[in-house]
Amino acid sequence: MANALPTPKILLVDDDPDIIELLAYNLSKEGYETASALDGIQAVDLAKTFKPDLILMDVMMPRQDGIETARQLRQLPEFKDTYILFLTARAEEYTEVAAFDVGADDYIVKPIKPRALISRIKATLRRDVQQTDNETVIDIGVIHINRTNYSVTNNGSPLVMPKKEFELLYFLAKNPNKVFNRDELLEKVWGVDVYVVERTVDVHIRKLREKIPEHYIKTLKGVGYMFSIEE
Amino acid sequence: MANALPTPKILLVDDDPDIIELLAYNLSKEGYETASALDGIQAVDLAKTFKPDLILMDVMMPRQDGIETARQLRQLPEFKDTYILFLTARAEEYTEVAAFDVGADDYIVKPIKPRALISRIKATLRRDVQQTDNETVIDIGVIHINRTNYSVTNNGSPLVMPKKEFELLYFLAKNPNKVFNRDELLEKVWGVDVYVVERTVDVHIRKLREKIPEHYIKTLKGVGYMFSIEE
DNA sequence: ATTTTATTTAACAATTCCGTAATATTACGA
DNA sequence: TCGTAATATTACGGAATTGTTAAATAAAAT
Repeated sequence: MANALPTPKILLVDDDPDIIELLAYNLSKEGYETASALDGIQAVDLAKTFKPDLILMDVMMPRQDGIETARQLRQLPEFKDTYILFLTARAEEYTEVAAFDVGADDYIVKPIKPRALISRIKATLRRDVQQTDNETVIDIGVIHINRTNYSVTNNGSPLVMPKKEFELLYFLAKNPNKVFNRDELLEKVWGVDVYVVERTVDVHIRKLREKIPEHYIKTLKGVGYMFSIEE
Repeated sequence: MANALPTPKILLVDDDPDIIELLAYNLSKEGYETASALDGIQAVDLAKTFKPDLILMDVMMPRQDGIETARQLRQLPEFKDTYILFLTARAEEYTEVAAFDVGADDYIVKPIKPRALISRIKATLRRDVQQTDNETVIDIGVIHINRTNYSVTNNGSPLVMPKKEFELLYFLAKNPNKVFNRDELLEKVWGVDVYVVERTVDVHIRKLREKIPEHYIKTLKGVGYMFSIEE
């Protein structure tokens, strides 16, 4: 799956190991990192260290049900914004109301159809990206960058830019006059779990410099690269 | 109208009491005043006394469906400008055409996600001045799209287009110069509860490209597809 | 029920992009 | 200015993504 962002982490909570296995299999196949707990109490503990982006949890569980678990999680500040999706045997209304009351983001009805599940999870996580990914347009000098259509213009004339190049330019331009060393750029643009050789950055910088006026991207020898506003 | 200030009033119309309850619960929690009707006939009556700012109505109902109900309401001067939002099982269904035809302001796809619902309602009420043009017609360059009769012409000559193709073209053209990845297109065009493999989109894009001039639909590798206004 | 059309899937081809490594060039300090 | 270390440049192969076609299902129409 994708791109530049760290792989989302999903915590699975269900007392049925078969369900866990089914979920884990399908989610990891899609590139998600998963951890699992067999009941609500374990789930709260595990969540603290695993720090999931999204929790997929059965409503009915021994020891402590999903609703109560969600309530506890929501009280902890670090899970205030974590997405919680419930798994429920059928769309039973009482449950649904209670679930949304504790801040559920969606509920998924069993039996689980893997494709549907994945699609719901993607949709949920996508909201996240859209929120944090605020700025869609950057204007610096004659350069105009528009994230909604991945377009860049130099003095009005459009530049064709493949994805990685665009992302690199976008990142640098978003943080003008700030130096980044190659490691930092790899982490922010390529993503934390992507291993590529540092020199790869040089090549992309080169390609950018072919397209936009020289002076914008400065090299600071021994330090890194920077998008400079000055001439 | 749109003088919705102190407490906006929302009329809920659905034959399923559980849905009514779910909606009423979430909306009143947000501070809206609600009333409800179980079918279209009741709805018209109740609307006269309740005078809602917004009506949230299922399309499929016994006795009288949502489309017909909306048509009747629109004929009454006091509801000329009342916002009407439809609930529908899938996106971009035939009903959408009919719905917008009778002046629907938005439609919301089931299953209902309370957060999304609330935000749609807020957005609708926020619009002081109606942008009534829930465009039934789009003209971009030589392409002319008419939603009321599902017709597309290229430079005046009519194009035959099956439904999915049409919906895809319509969606892209409605949001020109904006990239969408396959997931987003599936969600917006196919609907949230339809699960087909991502590559299905490619095939439909291909078919569109056979019919309309090449340059309109651009591929942004690793990003998605876009309807481009440029040449 | 049969035929036709639309839609989805799957397989393979074509393309683009990215990462690497090899080499050239530049900047800087001694 | 020379040597060294760092960056710039180039070209190529592999990987990933998309294009295309055809066959399989599904839906609609007759």
